[in-house]
Amino acid sequence: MFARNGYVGTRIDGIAAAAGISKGLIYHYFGSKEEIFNTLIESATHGTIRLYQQAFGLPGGAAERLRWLMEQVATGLVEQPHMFMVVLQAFVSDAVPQEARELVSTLAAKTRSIVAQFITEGQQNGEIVQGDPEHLAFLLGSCIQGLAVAKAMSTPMPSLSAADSLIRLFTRSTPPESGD
Amino acid sequence: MFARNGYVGTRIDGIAAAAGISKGLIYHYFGSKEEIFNTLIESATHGTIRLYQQAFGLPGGAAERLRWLMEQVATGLVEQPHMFMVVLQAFVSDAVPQEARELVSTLAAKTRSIVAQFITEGQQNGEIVQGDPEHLAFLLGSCIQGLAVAKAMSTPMPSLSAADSLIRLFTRSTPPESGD
DNA sequence: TCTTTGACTGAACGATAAGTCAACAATAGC
DNA sequence: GCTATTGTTGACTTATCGTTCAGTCAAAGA
Repeated sequence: MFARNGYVGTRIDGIAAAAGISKGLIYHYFGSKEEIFNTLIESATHGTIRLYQQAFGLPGGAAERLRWLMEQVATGLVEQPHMFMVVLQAFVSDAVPQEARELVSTLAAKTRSIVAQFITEGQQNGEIVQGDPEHLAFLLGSCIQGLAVAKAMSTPMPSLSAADSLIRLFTRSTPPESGD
Repeated sequence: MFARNGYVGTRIDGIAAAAGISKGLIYHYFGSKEEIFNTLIESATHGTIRLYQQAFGLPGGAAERLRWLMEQVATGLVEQPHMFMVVLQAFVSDAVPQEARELVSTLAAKTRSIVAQFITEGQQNGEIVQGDPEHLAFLLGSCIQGLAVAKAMSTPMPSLSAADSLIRLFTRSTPPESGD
């Protein structure tokens, strides 16, 4: 609902109808529309941050862990595309509760920082292409985000394999099989 | 206005106040809120499509023309970030006039098709990495879109050079200067 | 000067949506 | 069975926003 219609475009009546309950019951559980949205955003960002931290604590090479992380992210996007879209709404729109925007901002900062550390590590053993790690992390994050949008909009193209192609562009030591 | 607040989140009163005119005058020029939005989207998509077609008619190698196009796109994004955001709103949200959504859909299809032709051409003379052209065009387009979002949200990172790094990942014959 | 045309305004209207509340049902404890 | 607590409803209130419209003002033409 919030994913496709945005915060302002989503009606409490609509949520109630979709959930099969009455509007009054919604206000029994949540204090306001803002609170519903914030709860949603908090849940989404919390899960994502935990995933990134989990990848960070994993054994193995940087490129390998980064690839695992991207696979996890891609899987999540395929399974729950609307979750990402809600976060995107909170990221790009001014017409959302401030708390939600702040949550998403810190999410973006944290994930970028973690990816940058992966890249720094991967560059030292030549697994990942050269360049400023922060810069590359920003680039990779943006690309993933773009792919996620495309995927969520159910464009005819599968973005799972696209994510795979993307990570391949960033890594070096992979065998020269670029087709598929 | 539409760029940051979305279609539903933007108020006619707000537009009128920002333009320094009365609400009535807006309805003197436009028939409805939908019409305002559609006009905006049409203007944005028309300009973008023309740019892509222009790049297609240019002389020179495929990679060179593709790089020129990306530079133009990046410049446009820097100069008018909100223009892109409005189009993004129309692309990801259901809460916008149908006509606007259709305009953006055809925009996405056309640009991807043109980029795919560039890639096909560039692959034949080894300028561009291997892989399914449609697939790569989709990937490149998504990444550009992601970078555009990051840029429009004025994240501390400059996405102009990021776009440059991105196109460098896609091309092959460039000298091995990957840093900076 | 009189009329016409078009830019322009702001009050008013109708619709819609967030939030409230009094009442009702169900369940549990006694 | 009775009472207290919790879950649940939908009509009501209140405010906002898109849209309309009656009317003002100024310039142009006759």
